[in-house]
Amino acid sequence: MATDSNAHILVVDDDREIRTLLSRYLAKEGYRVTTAADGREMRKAIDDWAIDLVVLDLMLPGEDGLSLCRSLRARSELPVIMLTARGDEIDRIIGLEMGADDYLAKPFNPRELHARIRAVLRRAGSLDRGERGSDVRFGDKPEVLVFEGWRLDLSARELTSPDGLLVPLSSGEYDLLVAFARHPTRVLSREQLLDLARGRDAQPFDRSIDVQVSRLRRKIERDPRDPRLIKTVRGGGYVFTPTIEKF
Amino acid sequence: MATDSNAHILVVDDDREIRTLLSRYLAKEGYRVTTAADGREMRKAIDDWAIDLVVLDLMLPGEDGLSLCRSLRARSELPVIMLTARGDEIDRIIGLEMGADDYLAKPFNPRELHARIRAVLRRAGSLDRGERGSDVRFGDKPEVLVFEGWRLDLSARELTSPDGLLVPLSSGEYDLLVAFARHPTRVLSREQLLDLARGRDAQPFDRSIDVQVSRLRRKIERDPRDPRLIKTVRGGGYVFTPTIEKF
DNA sequence: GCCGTTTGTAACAGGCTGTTACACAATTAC
DNA sequence: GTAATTGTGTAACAGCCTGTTACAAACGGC
Repeated sequence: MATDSNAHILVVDDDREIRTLLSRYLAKEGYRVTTAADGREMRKAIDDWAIDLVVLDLMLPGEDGLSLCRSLRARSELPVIMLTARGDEIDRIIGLEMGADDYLAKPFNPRELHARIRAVLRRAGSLDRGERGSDVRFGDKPEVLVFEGWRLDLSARELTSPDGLLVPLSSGEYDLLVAFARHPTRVLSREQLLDLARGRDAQPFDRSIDVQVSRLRRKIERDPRDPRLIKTVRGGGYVFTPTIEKF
Repeated sequence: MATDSNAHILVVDDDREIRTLLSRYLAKEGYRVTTAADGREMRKAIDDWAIDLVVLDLMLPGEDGLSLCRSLRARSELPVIMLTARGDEIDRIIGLEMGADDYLAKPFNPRELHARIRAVLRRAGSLDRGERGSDVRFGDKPEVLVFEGWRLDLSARELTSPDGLLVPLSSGEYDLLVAFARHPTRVLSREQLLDLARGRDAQPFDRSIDVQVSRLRRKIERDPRDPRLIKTVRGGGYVFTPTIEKF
């Protein structure tokens, strides 16, 4: 489990000033932070990164925070802390009924937010790598991903080869493969892969993804020296080339 | 992923003074900059270059900024920052609802613009070579380009010859071929090719495109000494001569 | 606590890319 | 027409990037 201070927080607020303020403060506290200005960006960020917790403004242009929160909740366990401009008790109740894990009225002390983030993360607690970075939060994504004859069972954390043989994967190999299979035909940087599969930031000269890719290829590529499923993009990262047939 | 300061910004404003002002400032900050005075020029620039972000004036002669922004958004993920003469809250909301990523009221401090560009680029984040330089931003992006019997699979990053053989391409050769195949029957300058395929500016006496073209020809031309697919235009650049049948 | 497994780091080998240099082709000047 | 000039093709090299292996540390089951 990622430590609290290592968690990846998504701040969703239309006010740029608040975004940068929170971003700086939370980064200083050791969190990884991504920001979004509206629902569309929020979904993209959740799609692209392994978000652990969302700080969501109640008032947003377009889709408002409450309906975003509800749509998040309908499909995932992703913790949400709501922000609102007024301290109305009504808003608070609505916010919590919409499934938010906690609630904070503006203006607030950043330390207060930090305290609530810690509390919510501790409560959410049981997050594991298999659920982190999950696309399943949006839409009815399946429990099994099928590609090129392979079957990746997300419930059982099992990979079955086209021959029907169970291929044993280490936990890290599995997480990496899930990260790939959830973002097919897209160049993923080593940084993104680290975040999606490990939930951590890259260190200088970090080669761990390269090595893990190599180990994964050994198990899933017909010819690891001429990989077809996971291709290298020099200077860019890696691409998972198959398209996913979902079941 | 291109670093922020390496990104290619398109400034769309009918006021020539503002164009040159912004152009100079952003160039000084390390961005590649192209300008356009109206919607037509904007589309041409997006067509010709690998634009990473558009700074778009709300008020334009002919098609106005809002509808341009909407039409951009309908077909692509290209980030947009809107400029407007007045700081009306109404404009702001409309701008963001039209899909702009951020909004700035004139008169503004160039540093403020720079800050927002950085923020938007960071958020857009997942830019990669496969998506950059896409001609297909206007229209549906096909997954496979077919020409003269060749098959260029954009998902698998694979090239198949008319004989059905898989032709191994290096990452750089692939990127260059994609740049060509997305701009067929059109003379592309070395500078444009560098931008489309590598996402960088040319340095004085830069011959890297020539060398890469030579390497690519060796793999795809029947007779590399008498190239038919990629022809040289003396003093102009290169043309990819086949027409593309999209699937 | 012991032992097998998994993961990160270091080291090396090989491939890819940009640069340079030179040969040759196209164009221009005379 | 010839010579000078400019532009292009490609070989060779150096540096960087990536794949793989080996090893040590960390982890987990018993």
